[in-house]
Amino acid sequence: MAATTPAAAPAPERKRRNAYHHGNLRQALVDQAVRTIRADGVEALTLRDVGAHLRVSRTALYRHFADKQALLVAVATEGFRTFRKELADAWDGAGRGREGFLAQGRAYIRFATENPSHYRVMFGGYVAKGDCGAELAAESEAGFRVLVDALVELQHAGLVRRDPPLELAVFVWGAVHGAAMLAIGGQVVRPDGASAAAAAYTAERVWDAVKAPAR
Amino acid sequence: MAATTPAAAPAPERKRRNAYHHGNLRQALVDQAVRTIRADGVEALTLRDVGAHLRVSRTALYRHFADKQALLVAVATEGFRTFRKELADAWDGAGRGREGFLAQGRAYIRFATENPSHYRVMFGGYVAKGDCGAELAAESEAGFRVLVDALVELQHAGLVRRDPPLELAVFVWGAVHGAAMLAIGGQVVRPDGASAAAAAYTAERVWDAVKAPAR
DNA sequence: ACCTGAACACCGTTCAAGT
DNA sequence: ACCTGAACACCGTTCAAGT
Repeated sequence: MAATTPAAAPAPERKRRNAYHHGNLRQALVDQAVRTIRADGVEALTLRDVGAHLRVSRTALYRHFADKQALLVAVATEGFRTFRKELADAWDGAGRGREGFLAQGRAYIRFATENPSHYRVMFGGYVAKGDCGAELAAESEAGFRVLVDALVELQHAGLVRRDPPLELAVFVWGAVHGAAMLAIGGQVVRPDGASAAAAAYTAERVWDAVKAPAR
Repeated sequence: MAATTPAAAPAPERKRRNAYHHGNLRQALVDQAVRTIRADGVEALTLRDVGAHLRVSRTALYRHFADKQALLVAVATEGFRTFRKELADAWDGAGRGREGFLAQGRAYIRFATENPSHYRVMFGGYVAKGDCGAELAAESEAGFRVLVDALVELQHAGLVRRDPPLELAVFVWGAVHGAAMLAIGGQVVRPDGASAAAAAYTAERVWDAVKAPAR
């Protein structure tokens, strides 16, 4: 049987006396990092703090990760996994086609606004060094592929212009990514309310940018 | 007469013996920070290092800035100043209209790809806290206004759809910002060559997204 | 006013050592 | 194998002191 995570209490009160603590320390470390990042942002993430919350020495982490960067890579990887799932669900759930495309765009921005700190870890360049993270690369490419596949299908249906799908996908990804960053950044413009409406507007404008020209 | 900056040599060789060193330490600090950021990225920026390059104690900075964050705000502010100038020049230089809009989009992405680290300080959320930086806010809003004004003019000429200009501008800014981030991030997609061509493609797609619908 | 040098608290990481 | 505690190098920041 897989062990359920034992100690997820927000207030770390209980004292454990056992010597070897966790059944799955690696996952517990990632989960705790995600919690801290969600609550206080990446810059507040401290290895010492992660260890303290898990009642574990601050160096125990090095048994499972090469360094702090590797922990962040794991966080980003997990983010991309659920991210991709939400994109694919939106596309399928709205019945593909034009509506599916719009739903996917809205889902993208919704993910970012609901998990701003996590999203920043995924795209903020904290991870971009390219050193490690074959799994991260695979996971993020899988998310990108959801979009590419949708665009190809829309092209075959005659709904989207017949530019090279990769070029098209980079534009779409960039446009939605930029809208997401502005929505969660507070830079230049403040969200001030209906970010869902802004997301819908963005999705529609992007559709106009890529739809097949009238003939 | 205004003093010209005296010591901008890349290799800090010369030894100054004077007691009170710089005529304009504040500007020298910003310049040095920009140099370090451009060369090695934000994460390599260290107050100790800035001081060492300027042959100044590492705490001298606190006479001119409240903390490291304030120095980064100054860097971002200066970035926004030249950024806005390049956008306005592109718009005017291409004779406004549709061509001006496309030129402005290309200039935006060019600035980002030519000054990736500086661009990240401006938009990477290193500065977003909103504490200080009234000047920063004014400068970044001025850049945004270049775009809004252009869109309004294009609307009056019947070239751009008559959505609320602010909504329109947020979309355009986001789309180009996202393309710029992807171009300099190495995330999801690698630039692998003609980033100028990608910029031109992005600008054209954005134009299709905002142009007045055929009637 | 402007700058310095010593000191402080905090961080990521290493390493010899325990079970 | 997995975890610990002490130690190291480095960081931003503070502060009493110098000119």
